[in-house]
Order: sequence, then C-alpha cells, then structure tokens
Amino acid sequence: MQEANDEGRVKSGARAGDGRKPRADAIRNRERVLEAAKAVFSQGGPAASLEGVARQAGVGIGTLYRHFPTREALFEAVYRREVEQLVELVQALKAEASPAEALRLWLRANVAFVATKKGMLAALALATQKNPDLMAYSSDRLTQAVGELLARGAAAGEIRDDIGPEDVLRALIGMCYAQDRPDWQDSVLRLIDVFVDGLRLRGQPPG
Amino acid sequence: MQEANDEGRVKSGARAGDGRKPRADAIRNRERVLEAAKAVFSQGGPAASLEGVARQAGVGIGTLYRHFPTREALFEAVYRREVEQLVELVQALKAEASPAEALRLWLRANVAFVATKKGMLAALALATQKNPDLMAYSSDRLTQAVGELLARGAAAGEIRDDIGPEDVLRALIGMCYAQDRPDWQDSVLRLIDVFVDGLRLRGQPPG
DNA sequence: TTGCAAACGGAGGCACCCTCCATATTCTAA
DNA sequence: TTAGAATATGGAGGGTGCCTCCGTTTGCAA
Repeated sequence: MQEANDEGRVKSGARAGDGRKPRADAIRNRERVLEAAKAVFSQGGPAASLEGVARQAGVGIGTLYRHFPTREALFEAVYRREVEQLVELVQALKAEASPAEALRLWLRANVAFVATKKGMLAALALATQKNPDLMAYSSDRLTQAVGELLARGAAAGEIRDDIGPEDVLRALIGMCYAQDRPDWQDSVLRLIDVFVDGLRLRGQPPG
Repeated sequence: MQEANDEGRVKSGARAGDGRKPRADAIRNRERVLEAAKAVFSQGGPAASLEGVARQAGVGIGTLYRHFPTREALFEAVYRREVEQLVELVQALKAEASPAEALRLWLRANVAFVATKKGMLAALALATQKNPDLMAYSSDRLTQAVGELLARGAAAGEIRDDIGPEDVLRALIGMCYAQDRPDWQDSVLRLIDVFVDGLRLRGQPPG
C-alpha cells in the first residue's frame, strides 16, 4: 500500500517517495539493460526486439519489464542519457579547446551521434509523438549547453554575440535533416566548418 | 502519355518488363490495401499490424504480401501517394485562389496533414532511413510544387521573388518540428499567416 | 464454354510481447 | 554471523503478428 511512488515521471530507478535505497543487483541490471538497449535501438530502430535487449544484457525478460514497463519508458531512459552525455561533452570541451574550436568539435560530435545512432532517430520520432515532454526536455538541455559554449566564445571575443543557441541548434537540425545521400556526413561536416567560421569574429584578441 | 502510370520505380503493380495488363481484381485489391494502410499507419504508426491492414481492406494476408512484399514497400507506396495528393492540391488551389492565398492555404493543408497523420511521420522517419531515395523524391516533388505557387505569386507582383521554394519548405518543416505542446497547431497556423504576410509585396497591383 | 495463368486467402511455424509467480539474492537487525 | 523479510530475478505460458507456401478461386482470351 505504500509505494504510491512511480515518481514524478521517471519510474523504476532510485528512491523517491519511499526513502529506500534500491538493491545492488537492481542497479547493476538496470545499467546493463540500458547499455544493451542503446546498442540494439541504434542498430535496429524502434521496433527492435526487447527480448533481444534482455538477451544481450544477460538478464531475463521479466527483469527488463520490471525496470522499464513499456518500450517507450526504456527508450526514453536511453535517450535522456545520451542527451546528458552530450551536455557533459560540453563541459569537457570547455576545458580542452578554445571557444570556437570547442563549438566546432561539439557540433561534429552531434553529427557522429546522428550517424551512429540512425535507429535512435526513428525511435525518437515515435517516442516524442507519444510523449512531447521528452522533446521539450532535451531541447532545453541542449539549448542550455550550446548557450554556454556561445557565451564563452562571446566573452573571449572569439565569437559573435548576436546568434542564440536556438539558432545554432536549428541550423544543426536543418543540416542533419537532409540525409539524402550516402555522403551526407561529409557535406554536413563541411557546412559546420563554414558555419563556425561564420560565427568567428575577424579581429582576434591577443592569444 | 496519359498517366505514365505512377511507376517510377515502384514494383508490384502494373506491367513493367512483361507487357501484360494486371487483372481487374488485382488492381481493385491493391487499391483497397493502400486505402486501409493509410488509415492504419496514420493511426497506429509504423509498427501497426499488417494483418490489421489486410482485415480492414477485406483481403487475405497473402494478398497484401503479394502486392507489397515488405512493410517498407507498403508504406512507401502510401507515402508517395500522399505526396502526389499534396502536389495535386497545388494545381487545384491555383484555380481557386489568389496566389498568396493559395500559398497560405497550401501551407495550412500541410499542417493538417502532419496533424492527422501523426503515425505516418514516425513511419516516414523509419522508411527514409532504410531508403534515402524516398526522401529525395518527395523533396523534389514538393519543392517543385511550392515553386509553382511562388512563381505565380511573383509574376502577379503579389509575392517577393527572392525567397525560393526550398526556403519555404524549410520554414514549414521547422515550424512543424516543435510539436512540443498540445496546441502546437494553433501556433503553427499563426506563424504561417505571419510568414505569408511577410512574403507579400506591399504595393499591391489592382485587383 | 473452356482452359489456364493470375490472383486469392488462410493455415502453419516461428518470433516476439507481456504477465505472473516460484525461486534466488540482498539487506537489516539482532 | 545469521535468520528472516524485503526485494529482485528469470523464464514459462498464452496470445498476437510476421511471413511463406500452396490448394482453391477467378478473370480473361480463345
């Protein structure tokens, strides 16, 4: 009768309403399933077999379903995680590269993401249709992340300050949208270089 | 030259290599399956049951598979047809409305399309991933169609001539991309009105 | 009419979906 | 350390959908 949990939205994971900590094996298995799901969805798209995911994760199908009661829940968890990784990449790049270069590398990483995870994109189309919040959430997170890169560049006088993060994301989406030919990646990578060059301020500060 | 019968690449239907005409019942059933598939995919998305399609079409599952050997083939046929209808709508609107108004109505029709056929969008994401030609084909057809509307408006001095059909389509896609809230349709319809107003030339010709 | 190629429909074998519960594992408190 | 409670596991099972195969039906030409 306790257990009204089911959490704000996220199910299945850590303690929330009830102050209890999940068991160690539960955490481990949850992780395994997520890892396997990432691979399987990337490869096979949104209709990929969940039993296949469980097999690859080395857990029973029942375990998979306890952690993620629906296909959408599983996909959503995988996707949120990917978004989080892209956000973290921003932090890492800030430490390693000049502002403009960091932006360029981050955009390139996104292209790689799209290219590697083809199936995930189709799955995303399905998932956002059933749960619009997911799109809103990821847009916010990514906008904020790009915003940091831009602000840093602007502060350093390396990048113009009249282009907002939404514009950059929209450009990225637009460029990745037309996956009409086998060599679309090359094309988009070139476009990104051009785009970042366009964002650069010409009169460079010392350094 | 009437008809050229649809077949650009499409398999399954009419004569091609062999000069034989398909049987009447074959044509009829093919049509029924397409109609049913449109409804079922729109409602249920790309994973919808093909046996369900066959049931709704009133044909056996074997018949469905003879006409469309794979799920993708079926979806592709449905989608090509939808694109064709949007193209035909352009012709109809040219006869019925002023250039700018025709453009406005056509864009609105696209929003309705997206709204009604939610499932089709997810299916499209899947299908284009497996067959990039499909995207290229539909882009071309739609670009050409919008191009006609724009050219007509420009010729009549109603619409500016420095915006190309690709720009208009990109704007449309961009506006429909953010289906993040239940009332996204209202928002997009407003944006379309604004957009078309923006395309209008101020000094209007007589009429 | 008749003959036959073309088309039909659905049975059958297999994979996957998801639920349920007997069993196994982890945690806690003594 | 250990026992018992709480929690988690895994896979059997009933149902649905996928797709192939083939005996039967139908349209069409002669």
